[in-house]
Amino acid sequence: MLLSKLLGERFKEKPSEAFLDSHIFLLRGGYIRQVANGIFSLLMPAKRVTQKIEAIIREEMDKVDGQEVLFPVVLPADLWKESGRYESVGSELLRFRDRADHEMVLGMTHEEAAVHLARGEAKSYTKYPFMIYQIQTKFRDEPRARGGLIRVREFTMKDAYSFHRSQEDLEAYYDRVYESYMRIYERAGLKNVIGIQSDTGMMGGKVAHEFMYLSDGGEDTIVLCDSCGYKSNMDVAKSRIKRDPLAEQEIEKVHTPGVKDIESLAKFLGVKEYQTMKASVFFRADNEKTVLVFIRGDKQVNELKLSKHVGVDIYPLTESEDVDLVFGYIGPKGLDTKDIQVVYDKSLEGETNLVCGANEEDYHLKGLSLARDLDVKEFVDVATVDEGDYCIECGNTLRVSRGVEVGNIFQLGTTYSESMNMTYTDEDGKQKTPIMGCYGIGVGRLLACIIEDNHDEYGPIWPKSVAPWQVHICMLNNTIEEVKNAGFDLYERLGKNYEVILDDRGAAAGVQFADADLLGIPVRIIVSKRNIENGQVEIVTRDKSIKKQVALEDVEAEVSSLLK
RNA sequence: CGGGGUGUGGCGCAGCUUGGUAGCGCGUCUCGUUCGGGACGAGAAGGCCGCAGGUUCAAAUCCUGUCACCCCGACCA
Repeated sequence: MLLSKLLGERFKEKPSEAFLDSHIFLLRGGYIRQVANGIFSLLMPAKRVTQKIEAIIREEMDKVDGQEVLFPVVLPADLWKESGRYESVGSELLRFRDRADHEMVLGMTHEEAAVHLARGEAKSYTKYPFMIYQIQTKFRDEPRARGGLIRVREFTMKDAYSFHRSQEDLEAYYDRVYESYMRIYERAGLKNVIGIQSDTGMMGGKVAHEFMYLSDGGEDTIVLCDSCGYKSNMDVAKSRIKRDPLAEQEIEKVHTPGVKDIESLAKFLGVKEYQTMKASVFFRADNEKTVLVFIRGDKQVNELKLSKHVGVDIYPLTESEDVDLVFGYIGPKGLDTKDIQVVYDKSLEGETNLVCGANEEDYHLKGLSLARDLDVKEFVDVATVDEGDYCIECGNTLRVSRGVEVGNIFQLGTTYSESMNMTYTDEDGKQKTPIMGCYGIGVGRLLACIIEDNHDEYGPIWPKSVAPWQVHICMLNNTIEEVKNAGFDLYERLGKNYEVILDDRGAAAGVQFADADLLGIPVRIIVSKRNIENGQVEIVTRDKSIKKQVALEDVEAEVSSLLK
């Protein structure tokens, strides 16, 4: 490729809308252009990187006996009605009608399409087990796309679906895919990826793992134990919390004028936040009934855990709503719970001498002891895990970290095969329902994370395995005949075995180097007057670790060893 | 969906308070001089000032509406 012909203006100023390094470099380097919120066009360099990532994924999927297929982007709503997701999935699913007024959807994940295909083709046990996968565009109408390619609405994803005759077989295969995913990240040059337990969300099923690229800029929160290796998504993480029980005291009503939040309450009464109890108020999505959670003052309610316990979606209630509660002073004693579902968090179990609300404006109670003063039938874990809590497995201190989800795998079970009436004839002649797993990786997000993980202040440092080109030749001053000839000669010679891009623009050295940094090609060859006079060129690697003069006749050998 | 912010040439921005027919840096094009980390000189092209309506002799500027984008939150395979 001649750089003079490459489309994609590079520029040196940071675009005002970009904050993540990957987003900044993707824009500055001429890799992507935004078309609409969360919708991007890819230019040649980015397209080449995605092709390489896809090739790696494809190889690894083939290694675990995958069969590549291609499902449609546009699917009839009927298929989604069969699985029940047409109703259960929200406005993230883009719905529209075709000219015949049929309801259609844009595929956001392809379980329905996979089952539709498989149920017609895998009627005999002899086909099992099998896995089908595709690499294709998905559309999810995210409420809020952000961060360049990290969180988008339209994206390319590899999604795979496996079908099994037994749970054991699914589990064994699931483990193979887990290993396969770790190989994909490693080969693509993404370090710091860990697999963690996760919530199954709208996919259904029981067991699921997410692959998280650990990074401070990540949107997901992960709980880690450095001593026993426990790791989990915040939404399903468990912990044991620090307890510092006080001696029991008589209950005493105290005047706390205007003190409405835990921080000021603790300060006002001179106690620690964990020596208080607070109430968080939510309402159910189905019947709008109030859900009141009592939790220790220093902890927060995890809404996902709570909604799982309650069984339906819940939303936080604010003071403005029409509820008969004394906000800021809600407490368990003397509370009218007639129309309220009350939940006690595990953090309160066995606590003594707490401060809680008195259900009266400007008053709290001191000296509340759970076992003595309240008749709580069940303590439920609906709290977020905090840094410093103790590991549920080994008791050591937990660490909380941020990450970006770069893949996930689910043991779906029979959720889809059952609802969509997929059966096969087993060895014994009986009709059986296959057990499914599904496995996804977002290609564009992976690309962005690779940059997050591999860059310096000047641009991406592409790992050799996914770099858009392998060799970048700079001709400093191409008005000099010898420089120009040597540059084009190398371009041709190396082009026979490598992917080469040649800067033939005649730009100033600084411009060429800056652009080369933005393109991030692993090996750079600098042809200039001062070294061509000695029959040499300079070869440097993008990561700046190697910089050497090489004789023209040794260039191919040198490049070959650098790219090995 | 709630809160905040921004829309002026490809990119970054000024001008708006106090209305008078648009400007700067980078980039692009031409010519020349340069040539190892974003060079210099001369010249040129490129703007429905997001869009619509209103006020006014006159609107980038004031008013109303609307759209888009960004950030925080809600939400989220």
